[in-house]
Amino acid sequence: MATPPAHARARSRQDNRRQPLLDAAAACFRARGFHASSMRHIARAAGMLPGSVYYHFDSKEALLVAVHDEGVRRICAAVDAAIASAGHDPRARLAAACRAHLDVLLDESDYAQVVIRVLPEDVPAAASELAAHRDGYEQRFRHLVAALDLPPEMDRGHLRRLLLGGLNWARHWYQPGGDPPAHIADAMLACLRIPAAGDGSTP
Amino acid sequence: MATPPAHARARSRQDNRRQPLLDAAAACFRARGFHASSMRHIARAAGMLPGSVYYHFDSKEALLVAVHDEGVRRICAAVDAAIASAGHDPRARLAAACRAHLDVLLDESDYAQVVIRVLPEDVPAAASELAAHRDGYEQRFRHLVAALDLPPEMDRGHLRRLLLGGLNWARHWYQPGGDPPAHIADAMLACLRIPAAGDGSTP
DNA sequence: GCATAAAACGAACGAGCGTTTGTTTTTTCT
DNA sequence: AGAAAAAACAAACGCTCGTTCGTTTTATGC
Repeated sequence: MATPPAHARARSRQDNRRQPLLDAAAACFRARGFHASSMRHIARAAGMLPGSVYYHFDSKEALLVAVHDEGVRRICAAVDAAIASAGHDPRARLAAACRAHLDVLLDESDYAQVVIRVLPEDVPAAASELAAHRDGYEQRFRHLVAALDLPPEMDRGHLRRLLLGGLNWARHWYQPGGDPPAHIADAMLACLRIPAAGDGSTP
Repeated sequence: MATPPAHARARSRQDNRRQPLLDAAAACFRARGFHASSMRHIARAAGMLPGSVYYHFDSKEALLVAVHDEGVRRICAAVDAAIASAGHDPRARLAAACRAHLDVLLDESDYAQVVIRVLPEDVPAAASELAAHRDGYEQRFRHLVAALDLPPEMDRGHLRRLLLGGLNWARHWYQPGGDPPAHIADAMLACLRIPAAGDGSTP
């Protein structure tokens, strides 16, 4: 008989090569994007033949979704940990989150970069799934910004979008060896009109 | 004889279909990105056969470069005009530039969106050319930020990168019918610690 | 140690890719 | 009107794509 259907056997006892395969896919998607990454590239990077990939994943899109999910998971973990150990000052909590966000985005593995490199529009069949996961993450920043003590005329939504956009865009100009990510995050936060704790302009 | 070499005849008397072809390519590149846009897609959108495209452009990459250049040209024109009619206050000049930048990026034609949708890395052969054109544009913002009266501890480089990143990222969440681009630009600028004219904190 | 299941192989499939080429149609200029 | 140039056509080229499939290898559990 042929190989069993991959999706029916997801949590088997082993699947040893699943993780190296995901790593290879993440590296490929990060470097070349989704459409320019071929299954042959990915398989070769993982040390197997193209057909063998289909034992672990049902399709190229499923591979992308798995990488994307892992990327979101890693960013969430890093940011959540940073927030948790940042005390209670809303500004300090936001700063910690931004540092962690940029750290995992610029330094660490390929997974996180795939999240901002591959657009949902690139994978129509799974676009809503990717977008939903990303939104779930950004929800954290919604809460962080909501806790800030801001001048009443400032729009918190646009503050969040400005900040996240500015951080994410760093991938276009950042180069290792220059400013460390944490310093970049601090410098950008310093550009924003966010009063320090107990420094409200309307006391 | 066959068709003449396209690059040898660039500035002919007509070339009527060059512009519609560029338009179709811009729409395709914007919607699907570079690698997912095929010459057959583009040709069909322009109402011709795939082979006919090569009378006007030497390759798919040349088509992309032409679209990209036109995109940069349009953004530059819009922003330059906005700056020129914005008076002398540095903050007002930056605000005008941001409004124009976002206007042309979100509302107007596909050309401008291609500039931020297609990454130089997607087209290795022309990557440096694309990057150079984009840098030439961003130089304008370097000057605008340099003219601002800022607290000495603020990093102007990171202020520029935060602002441009935040604006460019708008393409991921903007939807027509919501906030108009000019309003978004104003709201984001209002989040930044930029003193109004004659309001320096170190008088 | 042998049945069994996991995992990779090797070869192919049809489709679509960017591009080339010789020819034909359309337009322009005299 | 008729030559010359511009522009589109139609058909293929070699190649790579995502994916399928029957088989073979590799590891596990009794």
